[in-house]
Amino acid sequence: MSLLRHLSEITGRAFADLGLDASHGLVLPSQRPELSQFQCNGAMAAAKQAGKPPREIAEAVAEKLSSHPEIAMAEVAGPGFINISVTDEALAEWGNETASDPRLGHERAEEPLTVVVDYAGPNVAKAMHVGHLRATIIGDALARTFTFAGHKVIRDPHFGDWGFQMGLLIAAIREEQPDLPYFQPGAEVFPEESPVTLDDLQRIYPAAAERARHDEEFAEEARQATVKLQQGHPGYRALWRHMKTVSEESQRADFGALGVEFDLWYGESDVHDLIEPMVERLKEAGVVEESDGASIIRIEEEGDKREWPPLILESRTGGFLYSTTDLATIDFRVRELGADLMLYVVDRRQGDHFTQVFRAARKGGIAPPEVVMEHTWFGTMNGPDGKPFRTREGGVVRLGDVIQMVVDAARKRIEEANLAEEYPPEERERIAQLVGVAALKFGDLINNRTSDYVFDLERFSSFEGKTGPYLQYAAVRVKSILRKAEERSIEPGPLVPPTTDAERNLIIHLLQFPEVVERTMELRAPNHIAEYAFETAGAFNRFYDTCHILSEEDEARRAGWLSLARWALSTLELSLHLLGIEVPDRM
RNA sequence: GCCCUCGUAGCUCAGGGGAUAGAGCACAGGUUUCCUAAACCUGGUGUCGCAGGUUCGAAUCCUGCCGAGGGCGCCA
Repeated sequence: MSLLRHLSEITGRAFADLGLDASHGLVLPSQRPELSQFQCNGAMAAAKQAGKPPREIAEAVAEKLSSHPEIAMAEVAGPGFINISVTDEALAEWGNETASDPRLGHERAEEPLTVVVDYAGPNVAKAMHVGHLRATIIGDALARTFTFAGHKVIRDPHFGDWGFQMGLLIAAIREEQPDLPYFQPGAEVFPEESPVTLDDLQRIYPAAAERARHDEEFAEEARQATVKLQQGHPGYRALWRHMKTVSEESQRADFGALGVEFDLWYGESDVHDLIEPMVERLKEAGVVEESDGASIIRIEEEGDKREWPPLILESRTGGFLYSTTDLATIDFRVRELGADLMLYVVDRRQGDHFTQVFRAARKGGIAPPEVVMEHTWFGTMNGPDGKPFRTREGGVVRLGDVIQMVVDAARKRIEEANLAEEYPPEERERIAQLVGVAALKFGDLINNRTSDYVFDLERFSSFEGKTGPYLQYAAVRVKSILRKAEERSIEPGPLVPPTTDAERNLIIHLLQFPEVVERTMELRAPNHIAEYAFETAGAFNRFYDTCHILSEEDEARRAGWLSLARWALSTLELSLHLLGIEVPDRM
């Protein structure tokens, strides 16, 4: 139970005593900290139901609250706001309970859901680029948060390894190197070495995609190659496996550098065997139609404000496109994984695609009504010019290069500040890595998911302002105090009732952690945790400035402050952990 | 053309139907016998794109308009 929930229950009971809905008792942090710590706005909303003036209701509620031992003050202000503050003793008690709780007051989900988070979306033939960055960072943060909350989370990068793009690559490689064994009729044994590198693929794929747009003959060859691959052509399969492998190696390296992990490493190809039976079921369900030689599912619904193109289940040439693969993936996730919730962390431009797939999945009975499918979309990462982030030459920026940039920037900052000079070189480098990645992730996650935002290396890697490095530094300072306390054999003890606003504000802030986690999950919005982490650091820094822990002479107070610092660190580190940001021991 | 998203301080961005719309940066000044000063404190700026509507109350919900970005049958 969090303090806010506790206060909401008390206030709700007061409303109920007046014959009003208890939900009006919702208590929130105050918007006017100079007036009170918390507030309840329910009286205004309840006024209509009660047929009484809001102030009258508020007065009655405040009166009941005032007699509660934990409430220091309950007053009515303005049209019917109820301003509430709790006693210093209650703050200390709640603090002690929460600080000693490994979950920091957050209650594990009562009914854990199986949540599939589909994010990152790497593709064969493409090193990951900045376009994958947001999906990876946001998806990872959401996966971490749902996991913390007690849900069963399955992280799936959903490797793009199966559609027409593979046919394009095969057709292009065949044309470039027709003598390769993969293209010889009847061949069944193939080399272990890949005939292509990732760089080859990155060169070949865009050219092939472009060519297919106006060269109908080539496009047809690629479509045929797609079908043959999907039907099991041994040479194509062997070549395809090589292309997958060289792509994955590069992508795993990028994920590793970002500290991002997955539970599954499935690709589109892994559901291929499910497609045929699924298509059969869909046909039996009567939702499939023929149109221009293709099999389609119409997905228009009553009340649509626009026309929707149908989902193409099977193309004219008999190949399966990514919509079909996505449908089969839903089928797999529902039946094999038991998914209750599927979050597709994919950029906004694919909105129409997901609408089609989700509607088709419902219509065809692949997704039962109780299963939630959601396109958790996000905006673009732009360069300083406000346009999508590009290299100076206008090309796509590789993700590995972005990581390199931020780590270099972090290293430079650390050197400039003559920081960590006496640390071993390996530790300095590790710190640079952690700081760089923190700069990158926090710079992204502090923004609302749906906004476009500007990637600004200077700003993100600064130690001042709302940045990852600032937060790491704040956490490191706490760690330093805790180390010193240990050296001096100063033991933490129970929190004492606060006597300064710096202490009160810090405690009140730390007690709000559970609500922030819940809000982040509800809204699928890690920026709430990011903002909270920043505020945590600020609240701690003010406390640090006001209350000198180690030099405090009152032993009980010193012990209590030490616990408060430890609690603040736990909260800050856990918040950052949920964002995928790690804090070094020192820096 | 149709549909979606966005428009908030000089810049980058928050903002859960509630009070006086916030933060960071930038700019100016201040704080150190003290646990990492990469910190903290103090200063001020807004037609919340425009116009209506719903509501006791709107940056937030609805409608229209203006502006920006994105998407619109066999690519992913």
